[in-house]
Amino acid sequence: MPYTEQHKQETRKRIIQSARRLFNRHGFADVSIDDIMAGAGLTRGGFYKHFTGKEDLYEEAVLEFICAGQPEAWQASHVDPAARGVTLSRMILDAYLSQDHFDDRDGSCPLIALPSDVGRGSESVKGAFRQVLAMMVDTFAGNLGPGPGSSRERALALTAMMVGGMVLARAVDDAILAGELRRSARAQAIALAGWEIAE
Amino acid sequence: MPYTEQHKQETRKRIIQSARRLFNRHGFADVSIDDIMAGAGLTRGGFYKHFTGKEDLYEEAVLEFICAGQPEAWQASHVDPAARGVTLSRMILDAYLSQDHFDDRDGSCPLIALPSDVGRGSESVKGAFRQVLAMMVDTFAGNLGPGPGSSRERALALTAMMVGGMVLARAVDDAILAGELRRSARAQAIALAGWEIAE
DNA sequence: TGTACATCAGTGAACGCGCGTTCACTGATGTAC
DNA sequence: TGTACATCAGTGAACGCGCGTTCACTGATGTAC
Repeated sequence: MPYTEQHKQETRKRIIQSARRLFNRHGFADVSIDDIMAGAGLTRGGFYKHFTGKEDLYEEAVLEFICAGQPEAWQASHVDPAARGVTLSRMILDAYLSQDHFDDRDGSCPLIALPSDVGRGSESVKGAFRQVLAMMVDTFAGNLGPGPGSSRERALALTAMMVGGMVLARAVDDAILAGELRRSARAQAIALAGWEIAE
Repeated sequence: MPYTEQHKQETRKRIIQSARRLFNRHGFADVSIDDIMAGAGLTRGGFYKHFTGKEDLYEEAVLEFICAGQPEAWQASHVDPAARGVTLSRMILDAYLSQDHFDDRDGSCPLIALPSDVGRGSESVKGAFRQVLAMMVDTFAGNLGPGPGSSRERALALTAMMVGGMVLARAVDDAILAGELRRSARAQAIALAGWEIAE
């Protein structure tokens, strides 16, 4: 039994991480298997020792966001130090709509990097997307302040506003407007969450 | 001077409409010029009598949404008749987050059908995208009820929530959750707009 | 400990295919007489 | 009004290219003795 099982799993993970980075930046269709394998330091042929085809990767690449513990990484790196001390959910909200997250094309949340691609994808990618979405919604649903509507309704709308704000900011070629979108979504999201009045 | 100028413009428009329909459904990358020309009842060669290349179409396809007067069409077709009598902005909000708009893969707003694609696109596509976005934001900014924050901030956040709600609903393979997303975004959007309390 | 072996992760040439684009052409049309 | 002509929108075969996938191979590694 040459090469350990661990060795194979590590290679597999490297391929998925390379795929995630490239998909985030260029979408599913515009990334080739050569690109992905080169990004993992390998050559094209070996790909099929790990996956049955390109579509296999879509689901894995979306889920990699959770596996990578990216949400936790934000808390450490993306959040303005001055904001520490507020609740965890509030920190996630700030990090999600931050300039850093906006600039992080490679590592950003798949909800904002790939929604159109996933919308046209298979059941399995959509399932993975739903898992990431559910994680985010559940995080907020349990930590809302006072406000109208059920906590689930508010958490869903809050998530929609955060994702929508970032998606639109990314699709617009105007740094001023992109910043306005992020800041407006953040301020109104905080108000919606009932964490303070956005005045 | 064979064929009138009008004839040429009509053909050009048919090509753009075919492109918009196909891009909305499959994204920029996964649609071929053969597909687009066939959709317009033509063959591939003639394409270059109208456009210099495939990328030319991205911008035109996004702007076609405005040219087609789609927003007005919603008011007539997508809005629940029972909702008539409320303000125009409220009708647009309802139509935007309606089941009909969700189902209308071909004719839907480019903000929800193509944001990832545009995010990776050229300056010119992003400029077109910004025009559509601006139209929507301006429509709401002038018609808000009472609420915290400037009207521009609220209109931007409102648009982000509407777009985000639809984008997420489309990317999830769960009709129940998709409906929840649409309805939650709608209820909270109405509250944010200050049109009534979402209780 | 050292050596021969079997395994299989990884290689890279080759394949067929569909794409964007080009180009010589065709034939429907408006105009001149 | 009728006819010959010039124009150019539209045709479809052809091109080169890059893609996803296959496959015969190589060589690094863990195991058996």
